[in-house]
Amino acid sequence: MDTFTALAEPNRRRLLEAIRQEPCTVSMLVTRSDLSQPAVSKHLKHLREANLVVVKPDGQKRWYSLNPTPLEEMEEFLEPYRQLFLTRLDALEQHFDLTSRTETNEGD
Amino acid sequence: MDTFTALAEPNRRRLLEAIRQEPCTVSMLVTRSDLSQPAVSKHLKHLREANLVVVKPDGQKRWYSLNPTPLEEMEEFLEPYRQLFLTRLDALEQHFDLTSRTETNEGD
DNA sequence: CAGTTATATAACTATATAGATATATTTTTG
DNA sequence: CAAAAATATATCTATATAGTTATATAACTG
Repeated sequence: MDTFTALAEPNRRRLLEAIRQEPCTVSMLVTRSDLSQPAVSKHLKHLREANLVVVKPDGQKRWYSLNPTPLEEMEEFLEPYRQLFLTRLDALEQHFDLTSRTETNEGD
Repeated sequence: MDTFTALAEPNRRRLLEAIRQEPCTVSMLVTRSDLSQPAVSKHLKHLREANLVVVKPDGQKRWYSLNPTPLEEMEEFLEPYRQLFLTRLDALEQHFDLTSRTETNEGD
């Protein structure tokens, strides 16, 4: 599963947030979420497949820790958009307000 | 559809990339992608619902333009992880290599 | 060793989603 | 106005996904 798909699921984002703060076992995550144990294990499987977490067995416990590396892919995706946060809808307005309209007020 | 879900689909990311570069009509996007017209329209519907694009009708054409605002949500999500790109797996190593093990080599 | 704890997985159900084809709607054009 | 063009939508199919319950697999504990 790729990074974007893995993070599309809100519970998975929440699990990753928990793991980001400190390494967690499955049961810790079950307690801190409102998910069943199998549900947590399944989400962790996806996070593992996306390489967003790494597991360290410790007896019967599994410590899940964050691997932030794949998030750089999202950073790279966002990079070209970042400057646009400043200008917002300027591109749209430029493109159209210069073409035909003068002051016709067609609202959204 | 929320931002994360909208961007989980690779074709949708590609469409947004095209729209980012310049406002596009549907047929322009059909030409530039390898998607059918209905497929493009459907993806655009999702991008609209995620508020990632805005539409400006112009006769029978629809000009789709980028609205980068929802991407800030992703930025905010990534923000706490950003510093960790530097330290990578250090958190994991710290947590474990200091707890119990000395040199027991239990591989992954 | 028996029971319990921690985790993973299998089987199933319900829902969402992407794509295709066909069609409807609106606008343009001759 | 009739045909064509641009786009949206409806319907269908196939696939993916999240969740549940039940169970399997280890590891711990008294």
